[in-house]
This record gives sequence, structure tokens and C-alpha cells, in this order.
Amino acid sequence: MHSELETPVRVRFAPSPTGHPHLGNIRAALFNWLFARHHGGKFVLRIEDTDVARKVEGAVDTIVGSLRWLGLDWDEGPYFQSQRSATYRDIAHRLLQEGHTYSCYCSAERLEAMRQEQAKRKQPPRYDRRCRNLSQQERAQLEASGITPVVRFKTPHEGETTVHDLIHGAVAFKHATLDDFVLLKSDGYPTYHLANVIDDHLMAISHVLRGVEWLSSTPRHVLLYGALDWQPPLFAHLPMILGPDRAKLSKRHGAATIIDYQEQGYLPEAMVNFLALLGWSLDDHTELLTREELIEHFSLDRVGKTGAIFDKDKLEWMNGVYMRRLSLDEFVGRALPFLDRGLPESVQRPLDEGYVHQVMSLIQERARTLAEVPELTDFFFLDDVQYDTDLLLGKDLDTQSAINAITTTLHSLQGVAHWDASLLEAVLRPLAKELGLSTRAFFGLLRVAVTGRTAAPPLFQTMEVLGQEKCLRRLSAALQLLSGSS
RNA sequence: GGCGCAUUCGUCUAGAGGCCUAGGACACCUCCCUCUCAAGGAGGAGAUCACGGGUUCGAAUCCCGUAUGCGCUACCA
Repeated sequence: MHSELETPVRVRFAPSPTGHPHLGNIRAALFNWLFARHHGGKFVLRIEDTDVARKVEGAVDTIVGSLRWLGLDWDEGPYFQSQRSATYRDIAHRLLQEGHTYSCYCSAERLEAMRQEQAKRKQPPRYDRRCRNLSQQERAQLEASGITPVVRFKTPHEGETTVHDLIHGAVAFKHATLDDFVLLKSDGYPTYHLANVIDDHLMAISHVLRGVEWLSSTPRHVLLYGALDWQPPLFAHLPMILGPDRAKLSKRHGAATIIDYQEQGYLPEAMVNFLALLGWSLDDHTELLTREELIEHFSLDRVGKTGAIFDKDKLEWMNGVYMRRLSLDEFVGRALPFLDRGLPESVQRPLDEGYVHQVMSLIQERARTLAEVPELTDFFFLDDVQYDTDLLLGKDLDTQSAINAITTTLHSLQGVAHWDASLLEAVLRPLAKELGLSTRAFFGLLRVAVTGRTAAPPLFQTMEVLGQEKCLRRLSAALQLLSGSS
């Protein structure tokens, strides 16, 4: 075991481009990044694209895009394992010469049949090592038949390997429960086990921080390091992020990729804060931490062991907090793309920036995500508002008094010279009294008339932003509606 | 089936033998503020610390079993 003082911290995020990175992957990336930044070390990005068949087009772009969006900058890479085949072959060759591996000619069909047989007999499915002790002659024969072999590792039959995990402590695995795993596939590409060990060593990775689903294969890696006579890195297996059903998070659980959250209007800084708290905590009360605080305090010994269900409600709350903390300009800048995309077609583009500013100042503290900004504010941008006439009438407001109230309001507002919130309030509040209506009923009526909805930003400010002309027009329209229905 | 890991309020978590009649946060409920909605403030409900045995004067914390969940068990990563 080496000390942290002598070895510079180098960690890596090594996703495979077999799909878009989901929250679990990204959380692993975040922890690696935080660990690197905390220790002043390096964060390396490596793409593990050794599975040609499962490769997904565009996945690398999403990986890069996700990291960029969250601000997880890397110091080296991306390295692509698909471009390092020669290295893996060389080292596999060395392993073969040193007697740590052997070629296996078994067909997929035979392996499948073997596994079925084992399952039937309730035996653990494991390669039966048929090719491990082939005679020279048998080997030559198989070689001549044109079969391209895979290369397997000679796992010791006896003994055990103990993995020293920084989070879980010592975990022992009996060699008898491991099988002769494949190092080189018949297509010439290495398996994860080989490529991962070689690259981590060659790239001088000091700490491997990865999901706990890798814990079971770590003894194989440790065995490989031993065979190569290399010093293994330190391991830390991170707890899993679970779906609401407590199963490993996947596409089945709906929004699982980080890009989904970007589209749903979450702020990257909120996302980082939230993800950091999934499996890590500072103390018994701190929930909100800036990126700098996260870097300053992050440590492996405060990483938990238990899988965490992703709690979207809490994310929403946290996102709201971050949205409210933004300066108005900043908020407008972030909301603009969502408005552009989310507002009805009928709204004239480009949006008037000054007007957007005024509107945004009214809903900044009300929105929990950027994606809900358009629906929260569309009435500010539309020419007319549609709503159910019934909304105008409350429990203590009949049609006649509503008509009366709006008519009076229209009169009072017609001549208002300085259309601003305080003046509107100065005019309308006394009016409620005159009309014998509660402010609740009266302002509620006006709110529906002017915005088309029962929940909106404060009435007077809303009216100020909407402007005199639009307000009067909508008030008149409400009057029409009421007259028509009576 | 085998191997491994995990198990504290619905959820995220604090807790590293006495500070715990278990703390915080989200969600939920009530009240206050109030023109509605948010935000904010004050309260509330919510966990026999999976269960059973030990160890100890004393256990959520240590040990051993059991149960449950999850992961791995591929020429996937």
C-alpha cells in the first residue's frame, strides 16, 4: 500500500459509449473530479470503447457534453481504448509468454451448452477450463482448423485475493469462485478487465473510484496487476444510485441521463450540489454547498455505503433555491432559451429583452425549474387570454357584482396617467371597499380577467408589466364574457 | 444456484459504546404573513435504528447468525 504523499493523485472517469451516461455514471465522474480537485491532482477522461458491437452513435458527444454542462473539466484525454489495441496485444502477449494466460478455442455454442448444463445441476456457471491444459498436439490441431481463439487468464485454483477498498474495507474472494476470465476477445479487442488494468497502470492512476457493481470483479484486476508485477491503484467503490424501485438506475426509470435534466430545466450548479449529496455528506445539517465548498470538503471517508434512491422532489427544491439565488440578468439569460422554445408559436420572436426582464423578475422566485417558466408566464406574451368564465366568479361573487366591479374598475383605470404598481394599488384597494367586496374576491376577479388564471404573480406588479392597454382590453373582454353568460 | 455488498423517518442522510427519550433536509399536515401562487416564519406528524442472539455496567454504534434487498456471475462495461 502506498502513501498519498508520494503518489500524485490521478483519477479517471472511464465510461463506455454504449449509451448515454446516466446519473450513476455522472455521479461517479463528479466524485472523481471532486477528489482530483480536492487533492490538486489530475482528472483523466478515458473512453472504454472496446465493445464494438454495443457502441452507440453519439454517446461520446453526450458524455463530453454532460461533463461540460456540469463544469467537470478534465486534465487529460479523452483517450480512446479502441486506439490502443497494439498496447493491449503486446501486454497480452507478454502475459502469454510468462505463462499467465492461454488460448481458448471453445465456441460460443459449447460455452452456452456448458452453462445450461451447470444451471440444470445448480452449479455455478463457470468456464470449465477445458482449454487450459491442451496438449501441444491438440493446440496445433485447433489452431490449424482456423478458429480464432480468445485469451483467458489462468486464475489460481487455490487461495484467495483480498481487495482493500477505501470505502468498504477488506473484502476477500476465494479463487475457487472466480473463473478463467477472458482477456482478449476473438475480434482482437481486450475485455474491460484487461484494458482497464493496463490503462490504469500506464496512465498512472492512483485511485480507482467507480461504482460498487465493479467490486466483484476487482479481485480479477488485482490478480492481473500481480501477474504483470504492477502495483495496483487504491480502490474505492461508490454506492449505487437506485431507481424508485430500488433497482440499479436505468432507462426504464424515465429521465436517467443528465441531459434529460438539462432539458427539464435544472441548473448545473444545483445538479452538482444534489448529486454530491447522493452518497456523500459533510455533516448532519449542511445541504447547500457551492462548487468550491464541495472541493474543499470532499473526502472519501464521508462517502456512504448504501445505495441511494434519486429523490426528484428534493432536487426540485434545491433547484428552486439555486434559481432564486441567481441575479436577475443571470436568470433571464438561462430562461431565455426555454422561453424561446416553450412559448406558443403565436408569440412574436425575437422576444423583447426588456420586457422579458420585467416578466422574469416576477416569476424568478416562483419557478422551480427553467422548463416551467414558459407556462408560468405565457399570458404576459399572448395577445389575449383564454379561460373558463366560471373562474371569474368566486363563492362570494355573483355575476352581477362581478360586472359591476369590472365596470367600475374600467372607469377608474381609464384615466390613470402613471401606470405603475403602487399607483394601481392606491386606486384599486379603496375601490374594493367602495364596492363592498373583500380584497380577496375583488383582486381575485381582476387577476383572472387580466391573466386568465387564479394563480399568478402579485396583481399590481403583473398589471404594471402588462401595461395599461392590455389590461384594459382584457378587463373589457371579461366584461363581455360575463354579460354574455348572464 | 454461487460469490459479494448493503440494511437509521416515505426519500437523502447525521451518528464511529454513554452527548440519542436518534439530529438535519426534502416531501406531507397545521398555523402565521398575504390580493392568488410562490418565498419566508412558527409548529406537527413521521424511525420499536431489518430481525435474533451475544460482548459490555451500558449498543444504532462491536461480534455471530437469520431475513430481505441489490450487484456480479458474458468473447458487456
